[in-house]
Amino acid sequence: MAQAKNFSASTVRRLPSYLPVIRDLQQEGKEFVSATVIAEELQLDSIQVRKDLSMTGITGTPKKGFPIEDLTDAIERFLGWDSTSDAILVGAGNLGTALLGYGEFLLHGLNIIAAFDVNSRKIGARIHGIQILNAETMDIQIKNFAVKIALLTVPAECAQETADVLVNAGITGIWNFTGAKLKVPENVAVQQEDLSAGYAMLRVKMITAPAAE
Amino acid sequence: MAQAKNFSASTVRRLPSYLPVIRDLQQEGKEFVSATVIAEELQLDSIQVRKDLSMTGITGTPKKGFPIEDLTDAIERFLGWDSTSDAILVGAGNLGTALLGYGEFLLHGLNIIAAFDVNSRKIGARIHGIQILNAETMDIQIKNFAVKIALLTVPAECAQETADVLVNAGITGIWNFTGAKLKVPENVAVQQEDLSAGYAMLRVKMITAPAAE
DNA sequence: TAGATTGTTAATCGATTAACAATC
DNA sequence: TAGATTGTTAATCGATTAACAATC
Repeated sequence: MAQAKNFSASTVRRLPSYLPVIRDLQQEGKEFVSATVIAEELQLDSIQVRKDLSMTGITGTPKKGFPIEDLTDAIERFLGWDSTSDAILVGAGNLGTALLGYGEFLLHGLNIIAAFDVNSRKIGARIHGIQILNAETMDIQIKNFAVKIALLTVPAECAQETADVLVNAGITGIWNFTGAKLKVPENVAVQQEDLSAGYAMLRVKMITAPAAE
Repeated sequence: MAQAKNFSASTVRRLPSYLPVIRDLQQEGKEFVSATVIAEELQLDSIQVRKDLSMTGITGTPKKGFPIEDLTDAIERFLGWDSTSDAILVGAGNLGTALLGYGEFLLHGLNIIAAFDVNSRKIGARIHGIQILNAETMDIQIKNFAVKIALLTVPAECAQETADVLVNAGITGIWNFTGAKLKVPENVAVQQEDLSAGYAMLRVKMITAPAAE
């Protein structure tokens, strides 16, 4: 299998950004792409790109580069994006609603099959075509769907409580958009998506950026 | 000034997560907090927490820890969150709308004063109390407001084009929620917020996580 | 005083970058 | 062939972790 045990987080985070670049070149009719070209486009080091790509198990040909078809396949397989994965979303508030409408997910094989909320005015409705179900019966429904991935967009105060229900229902991957740090068993993967970290980076970059003349 | 030239990105990204923990303890009436306590709460190494905190210029007292009042001040000052910063948002689609409704921003001193869109049906309306203005006059309005920060939530195809307008209008910090890699002058800070990187991490963690029994 | 915790210097670890032979 | 690019090994760099004296 291509998926390495000793994966490097930085590599995994960079890999998805290569895909649109490669796809653009494919659209232009190219059959091969070199690490040099990808690196230039994304303002990265070409050695780094080559090393990242080698993680996926692909091999290139000197002078030509990597066969585009095989390369996209290899990246997607490495990331687990080659087959679709069902997911549910909990908390159909502002952010939850936005994520339900984020069509790009399907491109990555993520298929949100249902959303849950506690607000009785939302239950039964559809948001961006996805049905909102009662969060109280979440446990049973998740087991029925046999779904493994959950997007967590509830208020931070209920995050841990909700996560506990999810884990008990068989969820093994939680994409956590709340600010709360979750405590889960070690067989459950949690990916923290933290806006305040991003904002902190922006501000510090602005403070330290060279001033415009 | 506390803001170091040689800031470490990892430290900057971790610092915001300390704030809610510290605030919780403050609510409980505590006056001091130790790195050990913060580390335990966030499942981090206490040495790492101490080193991160020292970046802000705060000094603690052995045995007691850090004075909570001073510590929150120091972190917020370091991150530039002590004074409010005006910002505009471009692209009032799904994600843009969600961000307009994300009240947490105010806590970090980010104040979105207006949003821009090209959709004539949205122009003139208010979303979460924020007025939607015509994107065609964006240039002039940004200069009038003298605003420096922009949240970019337009479709990826128009990202570079929009960024060029923003930069010409005097924006020096772009929080980029599009998948596109932006090319900007070096005095402009760009913070890329990339959902596909987060999803990639989640999937790889799930693939490599120890199986449940 | 004894012990917890700070602040700092040194050691380890991992990721990025450099170097270079292999090859199409 | 000559030159661009791969794949890989070595060197550098930075971040995390360990160690420990200082101190309240």
